[in-house]
Amino acid sequence: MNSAAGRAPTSADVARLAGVSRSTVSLVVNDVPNSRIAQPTRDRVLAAVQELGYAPDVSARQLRAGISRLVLMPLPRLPRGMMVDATIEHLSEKLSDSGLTLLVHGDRRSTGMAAARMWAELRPAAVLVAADRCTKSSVALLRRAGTEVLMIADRPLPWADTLEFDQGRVGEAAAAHLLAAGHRRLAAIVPAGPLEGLGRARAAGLGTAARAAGAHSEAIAMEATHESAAAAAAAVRRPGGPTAVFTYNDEYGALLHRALGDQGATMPDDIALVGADNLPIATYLRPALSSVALDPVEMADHMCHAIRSLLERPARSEALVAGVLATPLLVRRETS
Amino acid sequence: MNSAAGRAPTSADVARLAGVSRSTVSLVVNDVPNSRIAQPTRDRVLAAVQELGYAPDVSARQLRAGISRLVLMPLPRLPRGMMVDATIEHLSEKLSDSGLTLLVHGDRRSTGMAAARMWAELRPAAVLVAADRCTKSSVALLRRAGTEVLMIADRPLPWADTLEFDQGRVGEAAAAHLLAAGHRRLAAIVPAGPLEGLGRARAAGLGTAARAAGAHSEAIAMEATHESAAAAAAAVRRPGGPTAVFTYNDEYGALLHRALGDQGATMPDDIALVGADNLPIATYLRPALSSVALDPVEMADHMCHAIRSLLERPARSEALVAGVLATPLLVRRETS
DNA sequence: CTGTTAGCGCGTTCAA
DNA sequence: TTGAACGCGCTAACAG
Repeated sequence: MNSAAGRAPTSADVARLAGVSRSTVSLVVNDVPNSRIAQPTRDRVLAAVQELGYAPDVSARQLRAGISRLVLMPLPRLPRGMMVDATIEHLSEKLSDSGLTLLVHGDRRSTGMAAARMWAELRPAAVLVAADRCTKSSVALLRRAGTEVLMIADRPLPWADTLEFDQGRVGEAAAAHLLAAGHRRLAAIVPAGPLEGLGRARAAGLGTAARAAGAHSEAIAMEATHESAAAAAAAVRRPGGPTAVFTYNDEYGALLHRALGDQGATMPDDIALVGADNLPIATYLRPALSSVALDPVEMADHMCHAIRSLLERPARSEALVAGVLATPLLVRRETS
Repeated sequence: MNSAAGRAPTSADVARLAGVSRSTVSLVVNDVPNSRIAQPTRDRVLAAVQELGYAPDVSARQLRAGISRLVLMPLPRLPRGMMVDATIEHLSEKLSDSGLTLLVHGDRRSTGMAAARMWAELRPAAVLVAADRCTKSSVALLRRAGTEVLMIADRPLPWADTLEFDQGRVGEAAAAHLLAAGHRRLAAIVPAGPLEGLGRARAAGLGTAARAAGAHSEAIAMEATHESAAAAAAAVRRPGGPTAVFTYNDEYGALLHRALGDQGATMPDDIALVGADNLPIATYLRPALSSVALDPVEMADHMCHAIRSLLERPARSEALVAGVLATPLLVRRETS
């Protein structure tokens, strides 16, 4: 398997063209403080860099430094979609302000030791990964290799640095809104399948807030199909059923929205409906779906901050990082 | 900025533990053909690898080899969403079958020379990137550095290897369906803003197919707002206006769908509506939106195949790769 | 002041 | 089965 036009220009090529040594090239290119290189020399080097299109090989740099400026984020398996997408974009930007490069690893399937080995090969400074892809020993492998591991989980893990993403607060935000509107019988739609865990966490927040207010709440399981949505809608509309429903996210909200409409229920009069994640979908429905929004910018901020703390902390500090990911904000539209 | 537990285990560590030389470790770990290492030795090495959690440093390997097994894909700027997401997942899988690792670069903003330099630093074997982020000279920089560049564009570029993504075919598929249903006055919704280019390409396909069938077609600009959608709906419903509309994608379709409904139009009787990309949204609407689907698996196949051809082709072959990305398939639902 | 020499880091490969 | 050299950028020590 050969390659394009050939060998990349090296610092030696630049040095030759500029008539200086390789050290000088390094000093100029990295703008090393206290390096006494005369301006004319500097200019010659930069001109040569320009002419050759020289870009220092990160491999060589990393090999020498022992550790890279890379932050590796394996694509999360579960919640594909805009939230992840937007967060990645902002995180990438913020990290690059700290001289870090965010690389997203395309492999979504591997977990445990195999995954850890795959990530470790790249010797990233840090790995930012959802808890479901790591075991205790895979984290140990990475840390032994000099890579910090920051796990995204819904509660702090005793054996790893954790970025706590308290999904319960999403449900709490929905509950606060619905309770304030006078509802006393709430329900949470919990997706069946791989998203169930996340769904339960959000539903639990709703339940907790309801109990605290002396209101009633229940969980209703639902798959991402029209049939299942119809069944859920029927369950909601049974005599004595809930007057307000919180769905795992806006997609489930949209499905239930349609099912309720098909069954002749009007929103918010018969049933109030609140989704989550504030997806574009929410605004396309009629009546438009209220939704609990998480700000991707804020999430990216928290992530960036946590990663930097991890990389800057003194050698043996035992403290686990634990941060809450974002403040859920209710966007009220027409269904509540 | 220091790091985790320390230094990663090296081949020297493994060699020491197994009581062999570093060369032997290399031969065993890489399973080099024709290297006659006795089975007991082999076993000792592998045991040591296991015990230490050794993972060879890609940097060192890459430095030595001069080229990596990395395929870099900068996140596309424009069409965020599930299509991209699903394609990345499948592509990652297929590439790893060829021993290649897909890394997605989080930076979405940089273009031209700055971007090229950023990518070149990683010395990837190939870069897979949308045409709007590259200039002729930035591609030249990458190729000089030994990196193959595969551009995703809507038509072959004379100065780069191109993966042709003929967006026009999406519009053609919509037209074929609508013409077969007897429509003779078609319209295409073209998004205003950054998506305009893509939108025009899809609309052009509709126009071509309509002309070929002796039918009429027009383009209608629309922003992603309810106000603009209302204006577009009014334009559609004017006397003598189109009887069928193709929207850039399902999100624009959803917006127009709602606006048409608000204005009392029924679908498909008053107006037939077809979106694109087959997003989940399409199934949540009432009536459900017909949509032109592109198969992400097929797209990933094409991409993987093109990348492999690029990496395997003999040194100076001038041929440009040009492949069509996917066959659009119409999913008929209730609006057409 | 200005710039250079020498050697390191780690995995691979060829000759011995 | 191994010793030695290599690939490229960084930096401490050193010389003009």
